[in-house]
Amino acid sequence: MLKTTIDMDRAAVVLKLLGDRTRLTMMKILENNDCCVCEFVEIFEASQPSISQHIRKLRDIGLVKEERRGQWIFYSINTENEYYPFVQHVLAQLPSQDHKLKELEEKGTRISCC
Amino acid sequence: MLKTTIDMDRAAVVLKLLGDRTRLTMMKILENNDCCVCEFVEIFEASQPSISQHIRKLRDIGLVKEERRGQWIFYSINTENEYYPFVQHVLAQLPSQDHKLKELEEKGTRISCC
DNA sequence: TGTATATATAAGCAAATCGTTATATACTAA
DNA sequence: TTAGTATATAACGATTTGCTTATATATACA
Repeated sequence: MLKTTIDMDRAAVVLKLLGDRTRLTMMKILENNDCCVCEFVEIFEASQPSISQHIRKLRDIGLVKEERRGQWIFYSINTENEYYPFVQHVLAQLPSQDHKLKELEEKGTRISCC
Repeated sequence: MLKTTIDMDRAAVVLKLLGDRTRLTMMKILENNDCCVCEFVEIFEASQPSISQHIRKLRDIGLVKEERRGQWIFYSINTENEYYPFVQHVLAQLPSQDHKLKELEEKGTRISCC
C-alpha cells in the first residue's frame, strides 16, 4: 500500500492557511469551480488587493494554480500538489459553497469576465 | 440521515487552532492518550507557560477537557464537543505521534507524574 | 504549618497577519 | 498608441499571535 502521509509540520502550515474564513471558502468553491479574482471580490465583498493576497498565499504553497485566459486569470485547485489529498479530506467535511457563485449569476452582478 | 455539518466560520476557527505545530501534535497525541502538562513540556521541549497557553486555546473552544488527578491535571479530547467529528476527520489524516510518548518512557526522563 | 511540585495566569515584547491605499503590470479594444 | 479592465505587488498600520519572565493558585507531603 502506498499511503503518503503528510508530516505534522507541513500539515500545520496547510491548516493554518485553511484557518481563515476567506481562504477556506475560496478553496471550497474552487473544489467544484474555476474562478477568477473578480468573482471572489464580489462574493466576499472584499477589496481586490485583499483577495489577491489571499490567493497568493494559497498559490505560494501550491494549493491552487493559475491560468490566464485573455484579460483574466482563472484559479483552480492544484490536484498535483503533495498536500492535495489532505486538503481534499478537510474540504469534504464542509458544506458546499456553490450557492455563492449561483447568487452572483442570479443577481446579474457578475462583472463582464465570468 | 442526521448529518451535522460544521459551518464555514466555525470550521475556519478550528482549523486556525489546529494550524500550529504544537497544538496539532498535542491533539494527535490526545487522540489516543490522556496527557498532563508536564508531558507536553518534555515532548515539545517548551516552557510550561507556553504549553499551558496552547492548551488554554484548545480548552477555550472545548476541543479538550481537563480532569484533576491529585497534583496533576490531565487533558483529553472532549468527544462531546460539536467540532469533534470534524477534528477527528482531520486528525485521521495525520501520522500517529504516539512514539513521542513512548520515547519519554524509554528515556526515563518522564517526571514523577506520568 | 512550611516547602516543593504542577499548573494557570498576567504583563510585556517581537514577529506574523490582514487589511488598507497607492502603484505597477498585462492584456483588450478603440 | 491610448484608454480601460483585471490583477499583482509594495508600503504601511492595526491587530493578533506566541513566546518570555514573573507571579498566583492548588495540591502533596514532611
